[in-house]
Amino acid sequence: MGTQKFLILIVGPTAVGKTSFCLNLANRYQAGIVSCDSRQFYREMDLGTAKPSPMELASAPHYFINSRSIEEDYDVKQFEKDAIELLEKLFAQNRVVIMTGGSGLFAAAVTDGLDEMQELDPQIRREIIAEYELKGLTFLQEEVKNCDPEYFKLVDQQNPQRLMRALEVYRGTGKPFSDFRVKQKINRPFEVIKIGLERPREELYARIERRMDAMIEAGLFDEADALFSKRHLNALQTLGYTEIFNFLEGKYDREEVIRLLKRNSRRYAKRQLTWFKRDADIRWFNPENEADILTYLKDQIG
RNA sequence: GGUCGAGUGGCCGAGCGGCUAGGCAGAGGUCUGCAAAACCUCGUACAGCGGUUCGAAUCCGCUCUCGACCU
Repeated sequence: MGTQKFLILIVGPTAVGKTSFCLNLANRYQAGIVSCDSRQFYREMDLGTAKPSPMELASAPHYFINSRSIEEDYDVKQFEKDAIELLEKLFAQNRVVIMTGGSGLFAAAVTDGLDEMQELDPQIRREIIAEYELKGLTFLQEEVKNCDPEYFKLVDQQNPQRLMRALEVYRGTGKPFSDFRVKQKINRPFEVIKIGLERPREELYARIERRMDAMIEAGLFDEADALFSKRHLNALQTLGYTEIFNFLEGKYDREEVIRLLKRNSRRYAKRQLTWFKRDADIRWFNPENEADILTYLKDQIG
């Protein structure tokens, strides 16, 4: 059985059943579960992020869940660093580690790596945001067109976030964003086995609906209410919370929030699928067919 | 049986002779430091048949369906 290390990455849309599947898997391989879910890191958010329950958390070693506060700034690059460090430790003890979560970019940062980029002064972004709010999208478009025409040609020119990032990099480094976008896949000291979990769309949507009802039942509104005063924080720009904040501000009634919570979760699931579907390395399974997945893994890992 | 009203894309809904409303739901997509975010694209439907007209979802006739009222 050699010294080969394996990271089993389990991805898929929200509510497809990643948590319970990973728990079984962790048990079988005596492996830890690393989260690559951009919202489950935060300890102040619970219900709305569909974290594993305390009981589930106790039944296998979990990493990164509840590791951060919503008050902290946290981004993919930091996550990549943290994850690689952690994986090194975990692989020293175990040849198999599981990673799961719904955030495609975060998973990719670990498996493929992000392009090298120096630290930027956070003040730069703050300034750019302020300028954008004052002068609008046209301003961003003009700036990026000037400092990085190459990137300007391929970005979503209507997308302020992308434009701001390009500008931020330019102002912080003096070089166009394009120069850094080498998209070179980094070789990791472990093998990655990518498994996608998927179900028929209707079934997935029914699960999303049921789970949202359960979250509400469990007190999602109270949780969001308690965080209301912090709703400006980035971590709270999150599906499930923003809708309730708007409700608390009186933008619509209770029936409408619930409708939006469900609808937006469905749309989120769809976006996740779009993201993951383009990764040809992912093998897709219905989580109901656990036996098939285990056979496949056995084949890969031995 | 009679009288009147209505029938528009999955749903709601405007149009009432020529200029493909709109909303909701849905689908597809983009993606390298805010990512559960941000952004982009997509529906020629007017109950059926016939007629009038250069031209009909819009006017006329018949048929069908639904609703209301009358006997």
